[in-house]
Amino acid sequence: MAGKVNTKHEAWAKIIKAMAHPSRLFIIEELNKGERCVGDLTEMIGADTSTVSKHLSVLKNAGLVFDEKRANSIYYKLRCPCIIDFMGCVEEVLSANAREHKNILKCCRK
Amino acid sequence: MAGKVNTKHEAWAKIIKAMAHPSRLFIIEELNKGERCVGDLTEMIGADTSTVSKHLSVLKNAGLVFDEKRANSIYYKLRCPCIIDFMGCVEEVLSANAREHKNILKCCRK
DNA sequence: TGGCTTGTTGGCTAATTTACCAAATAGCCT
DNA sequence: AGGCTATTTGGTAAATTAGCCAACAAGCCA
Repeated sequence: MAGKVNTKHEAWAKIIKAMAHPSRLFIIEELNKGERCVGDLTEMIGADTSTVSKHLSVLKNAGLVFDEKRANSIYYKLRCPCIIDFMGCVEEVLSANAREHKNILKCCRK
Repeated sequence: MAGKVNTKHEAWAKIIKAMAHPSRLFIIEELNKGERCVGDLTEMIGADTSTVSKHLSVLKNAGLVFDEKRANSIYYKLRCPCIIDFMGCVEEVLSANAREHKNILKCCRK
């Protein structure tokens, strides 16, 4: 029986794909500290404004952030701060990788 | 000051990018229930064996799964089951999206 | 040894993603 | 109105990804 990969997995993938870029993860981490406008983020990231704007629209389309116009800037905010918690698990994977890598090296040296 | 998007964010992105595909999320979900071999997963996903094998190697390269040869099959297992917990947060984003979408519709109907 | 079964790899094409520049838009301020 | 600041959009080229087929590798068994 096929078709077990369904709408749910596609919906999940859309959200996760939206997170899957270094600059966007930086944005998420930064927004977790508080709202930021495009200019702030652009300066921190050091890319073209249009690039950052597009990253933000990817995040917004996924529903990960929302924006609020105020004065003459647009402020972006994190919608579900729980996504930051996940990075703890990602770090766990990374350190497991690092440990394993170290073991492989140790093994080869002998 | 630029360069705030650093190695950490790139490392995170690698892991998350490896998850960012419907079939791979299905695999993760399935492996969370227990180990599975390529054949099992291939049948469930309904794609070419080579395709599934490549998805598995993406997951393995990211350190999300590991494999164990036994009899004449290769069994894959989840390395850090915590990644499944994250889906709870993803669902939260999805339902926030759904709610918002409903509100927009309601608003337009008036 | 020869032939299954189980997976992985290489090659190729189509689709998607990213980043930059340039141009357009929106909201203030004078 | 006209100029400024802040941000988004369109276009485009380069890079990456996905999926299929065909070919190859490894282990088992008759």
